[in-house]
Amino acid sequence: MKPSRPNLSELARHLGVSIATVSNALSGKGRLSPELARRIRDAADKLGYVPSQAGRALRTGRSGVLGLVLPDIGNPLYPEIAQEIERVATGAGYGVLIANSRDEIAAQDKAIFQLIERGVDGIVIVPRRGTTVPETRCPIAIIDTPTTPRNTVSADHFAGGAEVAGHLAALGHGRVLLIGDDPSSNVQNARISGMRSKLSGVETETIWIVELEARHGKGCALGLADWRKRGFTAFACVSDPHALRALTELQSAGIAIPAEASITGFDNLQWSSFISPPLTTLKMNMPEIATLALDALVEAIQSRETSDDTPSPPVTARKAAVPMELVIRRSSGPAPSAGFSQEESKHA
Amino acid sequence: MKPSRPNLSELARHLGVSIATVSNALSGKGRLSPELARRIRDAADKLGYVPSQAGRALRTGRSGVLGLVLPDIGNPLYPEIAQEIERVATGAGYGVLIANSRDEIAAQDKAIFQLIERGVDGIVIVPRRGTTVPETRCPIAIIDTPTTPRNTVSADHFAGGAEVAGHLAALGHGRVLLIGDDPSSNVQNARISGMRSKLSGVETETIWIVELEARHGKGCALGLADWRKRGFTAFACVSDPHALRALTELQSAGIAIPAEASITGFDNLQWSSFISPPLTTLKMNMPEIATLALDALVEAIQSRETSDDTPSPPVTARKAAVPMELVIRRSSGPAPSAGFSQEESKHA
DNA sequence: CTGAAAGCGCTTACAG
DNA sequence: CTGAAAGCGCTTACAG
Repeated sequence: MKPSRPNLSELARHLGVSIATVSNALSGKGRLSPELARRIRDAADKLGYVPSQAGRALRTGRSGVLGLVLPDIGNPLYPEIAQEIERVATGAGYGVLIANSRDEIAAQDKAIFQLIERGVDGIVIVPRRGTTVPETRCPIAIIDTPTTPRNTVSADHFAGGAEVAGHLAALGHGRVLLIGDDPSSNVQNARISGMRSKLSGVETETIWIVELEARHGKGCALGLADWRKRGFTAFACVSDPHALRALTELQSAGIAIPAEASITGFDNLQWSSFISPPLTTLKMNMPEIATLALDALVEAIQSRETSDDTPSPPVTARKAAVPMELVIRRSSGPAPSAGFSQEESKHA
Repeated sequence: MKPSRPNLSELARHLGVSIATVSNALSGKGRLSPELARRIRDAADKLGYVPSQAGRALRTGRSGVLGLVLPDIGNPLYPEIAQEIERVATGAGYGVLIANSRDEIAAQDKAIFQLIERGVDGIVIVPRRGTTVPETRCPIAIIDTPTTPRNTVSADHFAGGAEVAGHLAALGHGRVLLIGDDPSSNVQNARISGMRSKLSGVETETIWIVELEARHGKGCALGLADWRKRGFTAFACVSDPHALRALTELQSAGIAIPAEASITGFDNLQWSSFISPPLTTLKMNMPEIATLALDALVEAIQSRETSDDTPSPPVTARKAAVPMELVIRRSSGPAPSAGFSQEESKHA
């Protein structure tokens, strides 16, 4: 029956001071005598005073909450983004409300407006491929690719692609198969373009899994053993799950990795270092991406004091493209010299 | 310069009615003439009225927001839980605030209290292994294992384990290696116990990866080829990533799956159906788990009208254990008859 | 250095 | 069937 948690005025009454003074003491705003301030803070701690977000939000017009919109789960990368965004946001005093832009494309807009209705101060979005982020009064930080319109920050997918490709070329691979999933993805296109940029001297082909699956059904074989027979000794994939699919398909066909074929992925997922052989891949610098995105977003929120009707200008970060780190593991190795049997190169 | 978004009183002034009437019309609470109600709703739509969460929260004492606490990302399963919780919560009119119980164990309590400070009405938590969820005034739904104290709902990990084990036994495997990661995990223990329960006739050993890694370093080989030589023909893992590690290790050692050894996982992760061979695994019914957890949580919130100081009683669901579905794929097959070469069984 | 007062936007008895 | 009024908990000029 005791007042479970005191509010400001109960605290003030208990201390025999005014409610404004308590507020000032707790926020450190108004100038008041150091002893009083400490006395108030001690009492607040002891009585377990917790400020009401609702009261504060109503008064200040700020909720202290950010929205995070992620595409539907399928990309195992999202947890890492979410984790980093949450970490940085918490550090900046914000809460993070999640929303899901499920399968349907329209869901992304709906998710954004739902978040706005909930009163978020700003939004971080990783857009679904093939969508445009609507312009709103609420500042939105976009994490996609450096060339996406209104993009805020992202990994430098192109440079990352260039880096793996350079690695494969240096290993002597003369025929490289590029494996993408969906050509409508900005990220995947950037990675593939980057890879091609360093593969000018070598023969290159590109396959897109969604196109194969449209013809042969979900989970169909990629026909990689055939590509291997045609002399393709390196298989560069746009993400680790696809690299995994390639790796197990080749291993099942009796092709030894890396002796007879090299495989690379992207994203450095948890399991990529535990499989046999461990996967060569590229790692994003998520902590930095999250930090840059949130710094930019918070700045946009704060400079948006006036509540007029104009849409928020694009949220821009100090740096748009964060380098990726090439992680070389055993799934990539020297090209078999003849290009047909790895044993020849070993015994050369 | 136009009032960017109207509030209740602007809407009322615009319509020439009282603010209370507008509120009643929009919430459908007070009885008022149908025509007026419709007129008010139309105007609200046209002017883009969006109720202020802060105002409502301050008045009603409810934020309409739930907290979700997940262990640190490492388990690729969390996105699916998060997605389902978000979906069901949105359907019930709640927003979802995420929090991360990072590496340190104490972080879990901190995450919970942060959420409470933010004013959440209730919390869903998937506890880190080896932790106890603190008792708070705020209702908390726990998703762990049926035997965890104060557990609300979870998959029936034990029954799931029993099911795969039964499957392997039926395939004639006489020696089964159980592969766990960390013996301090409630979920993993339930799965392993379940498996053992159906393996009474067969020879069984259990290895824990963290223990191997403590001795030989992160990412060390599991020595599975040796177990295979000792006649173990089935490798039953507590989750898909471990199954993947086992599968690639065996494949790299030249052991054919499923001809020479069977492998099973848990959780039916995205890629488990795309690898070669596709993985036999168990699938949780996340939509149902999320629904049961949230139904129970919302009920606990609503019955908690009185704001006294007692901790919330455990949140209990209509059903504590949701069955898992065995998904049989090609990674599991008949035991090689001699137990040493699969060719013999083929040519038998 | 401290306090009285207004007001953020809403909902809910209550009065007419 | 509709309206006037109180009040949720806070912060912020402003007055003393």
